[in-house]
Amino acid sequence: MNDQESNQLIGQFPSVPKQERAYQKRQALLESGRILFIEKGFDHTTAKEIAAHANVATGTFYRYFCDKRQLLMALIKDQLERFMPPRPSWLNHNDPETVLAEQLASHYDRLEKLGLHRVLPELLPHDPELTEVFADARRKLHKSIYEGLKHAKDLGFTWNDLDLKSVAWSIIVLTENIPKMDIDKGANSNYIFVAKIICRSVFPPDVLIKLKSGEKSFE
Amino acid sequence: MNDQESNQLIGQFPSVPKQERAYQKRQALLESGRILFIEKGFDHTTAKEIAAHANVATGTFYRYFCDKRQLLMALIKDQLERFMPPRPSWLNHNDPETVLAEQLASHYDRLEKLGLHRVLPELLPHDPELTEVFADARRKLHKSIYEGLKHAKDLGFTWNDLDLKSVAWSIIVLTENIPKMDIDKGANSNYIFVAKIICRSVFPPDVLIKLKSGEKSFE
Amino acid sequence: MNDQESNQLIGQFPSVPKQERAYQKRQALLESGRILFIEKGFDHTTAKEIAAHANVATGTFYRYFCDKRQLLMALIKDQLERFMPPRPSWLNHNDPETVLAEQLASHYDRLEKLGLHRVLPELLPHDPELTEVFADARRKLHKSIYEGLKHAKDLGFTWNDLDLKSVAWSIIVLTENIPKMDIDKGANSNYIFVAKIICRSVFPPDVLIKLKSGEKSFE
Amino acid sequence: MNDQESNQLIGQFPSVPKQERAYQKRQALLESGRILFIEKGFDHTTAKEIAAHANVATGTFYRYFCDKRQLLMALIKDQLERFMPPRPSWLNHNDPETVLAEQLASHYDRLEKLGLHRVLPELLPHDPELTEVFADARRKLHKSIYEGLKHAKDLGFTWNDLDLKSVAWSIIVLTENIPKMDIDKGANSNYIFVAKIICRSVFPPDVLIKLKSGEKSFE
DNA sequence: GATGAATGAGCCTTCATTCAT
DNA sequence: GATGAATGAAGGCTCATTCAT
Repeated sequence: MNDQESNQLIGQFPSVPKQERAYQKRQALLESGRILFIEKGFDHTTAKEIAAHANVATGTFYRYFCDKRQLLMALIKDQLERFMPPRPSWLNHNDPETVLAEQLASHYDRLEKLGLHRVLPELLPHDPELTEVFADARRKLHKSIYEGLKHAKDLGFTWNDLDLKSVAWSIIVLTENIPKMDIDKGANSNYIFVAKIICRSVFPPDVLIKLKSGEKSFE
Repeated sequence: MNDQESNQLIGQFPSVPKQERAYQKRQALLESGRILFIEKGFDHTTAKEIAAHANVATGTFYRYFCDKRQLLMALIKDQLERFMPPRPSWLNHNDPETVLAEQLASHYDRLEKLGLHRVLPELLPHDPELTEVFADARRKLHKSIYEGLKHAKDLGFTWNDLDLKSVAWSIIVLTENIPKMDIDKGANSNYIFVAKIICRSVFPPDVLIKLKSGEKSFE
Repeated sequence: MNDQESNQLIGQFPSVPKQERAYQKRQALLESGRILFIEKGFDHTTAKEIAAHANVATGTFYRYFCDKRQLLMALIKDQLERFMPPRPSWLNHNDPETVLAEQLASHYDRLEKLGLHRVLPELLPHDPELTEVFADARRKLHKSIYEGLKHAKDLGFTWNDLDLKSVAWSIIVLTENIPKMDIDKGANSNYIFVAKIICRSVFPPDVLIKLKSGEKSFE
Repeated sequence: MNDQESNQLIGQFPSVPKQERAYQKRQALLESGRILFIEKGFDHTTAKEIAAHANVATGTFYRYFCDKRQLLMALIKDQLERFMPPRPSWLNHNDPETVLAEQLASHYDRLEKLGLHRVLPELLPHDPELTEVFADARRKLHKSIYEGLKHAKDLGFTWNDLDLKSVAWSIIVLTENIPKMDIDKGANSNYIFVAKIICRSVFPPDVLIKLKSGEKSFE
């Protein structure tokens, strides 16, 4: 079970409860933790509050998690892939810009629903383990994007004078930070605009026109 | 004096000490606060610790700052411009890529020396005043970059199909996040690579060649 | 239960404990508070001391009372009627002087056992709520005594030239302040002497003689 | 000098300043202490506040008083006689009731102007020295009143069946507590009503009539 | 397992008092 | 003498964690 796996990463104790009731309690605690961490910040949320919000006793909290940090870790590791922006897949679609914009829109949709990205900044600077978890995820994403770019380069589709690793990092940074760009609040055009910029930094104009026109003779 | 001015922003009490001794003590507290905030995080640093680190008694801390948040505010507002990445100035130099790379290098140099950027993420999500201070600074920077881009566009130097506001935001986001791109750790090539990508997202290749070749017949 | 009722007056939180253990702990804290307030004064007693005296940890204090003022309020409101001197009941007994003296003796007996009257003077001048609680109790007592006097007057038993409201206030003031009169310390004759004076200020001598001689043809 | 005398009682240090400037500073501190003690209570007033209110430095406070308690002591001992209610002088005037009422009115006038009676209750229960100072003053007043009563008794003017010491205490208690009787707020009739009651508890009606009619053939 | 009362270290802050200038 | 910055003990209160029921 997925849930069990992710807990293996964190530690053996307290064990994942087998009983259905217990499982639900654990889920309730996770959900309460998520809500309260988002609302009040990690440090300003107490274990007691989480327990109360989940309708269990304070002591019960400690049966399922050794402390609130472990609860957060469980939340995050459970959902790690949700935190990472999408890997653009340029070459098997008609219009890479539109496709990327859609990927971004749905990514931020999921992220917003989870909300935990609001909690991370508080923890990351002083939690080496968490930092490493994310650095690792980003490295994997980077590698994946980089390979996609190299593939495109091999096909002669990219700029020749750009460092592809840097391009991959730029893609990650741009896609991670779209909410910080407050262009035309309300309109969701951010996504398409940023997608255009990203594509422009990858493909020369002529390639882009070809890609848009639907020549899908690759990959 | 510059320092006095910026303190005016924060509040009248406790007043900026007139005496030299007192001034030094205040500086020592600021410096100790800076160091400890960076080292252990804002929430996990206590006023007592800051005082001890500055070799003064706990009570002395409260003579100079009403609480540790005010100390941090003083630190930040003092140095606000250091936090913001540079505004690229493309049009009056030989090679916009090199120039931008140099600007970035020196920006991160200063930022790293200060170190406070490591503390902000902890505060921003739950400190509306601080959030506003930075949002404001970013808006100003955005406006400035955007105007530079518009100027270039009026001269026919930019891509035609990109939204300049988005481009400006992308520049901000990219320049703010270079440390998160761990390309070839140790080498400072990040800066030039990112500078290249930024320039590419602003100027078509032919313009870029002209700019690099030093035709400075504009602005 | 009486104790629960009076606590309703004070506030819902922290709730009156349901468990027997908890109830006893709350009582222990109340009792410790009472003793220490009397011994050292309200301001000079700390929550920590009260907790220690009750053999519980500091934090436990705050489970039962939000602060020491609330503890004192609980003590006082619980025992409000003990603070007030008795309402003399002249007309249904043989000798009003003796009866009043007995009432006074038992009033002070109870008051002394409680001891809290020593704490009030410290609080009253700067605690409007407490002031009002007592002002109210005194107004009620005054009304009751005044009505008793008016009844006596209607029967033609009182002086004609005295303002009955003032007489009622004088009775309250005299009965409240007997301990400040150090007549023959040790002997409890204060009570009878003051009772005599009070009766004299209410009844003309001839009426008094009648009342003492046991004519109980009234009320 | 009166001021020196009262300080002798308190202690030798800090000495009463000889310089005029210093004398004024001391007075300013006394006055500031008086005002702040009345306003915020003794315990809740800090030495620093008193100094600030008197426009002197914190340290200066300690040159004139060893602590705030000593300042209060100085205030009180300076004005001790103002705190005590008047000794009624029945026998050399036309109407003892009116005269007493006037004495009371002017007593409370002075007391209210001083205001310190609002501070005493906070201190008395836990300051043995202060308690003794007042107990002593009350004993003296009691003795004086008692002697006046005995004189009247010797002349055959008083009730025969009342204990004169108790009567004297009752007079003190009544005259001390008039403000607690809220008869007809606004009207100052309290004084005359209470004066009547007091006179009634001292003199039988026939004596009273004689005294009012102005037979001043005694004393 | 579940409960929630109990614990007590530790944080923030105040203030009486001292002392270098 | 005067100043006011500095001190640090102490109080009020919170909360992560334990443990008896």
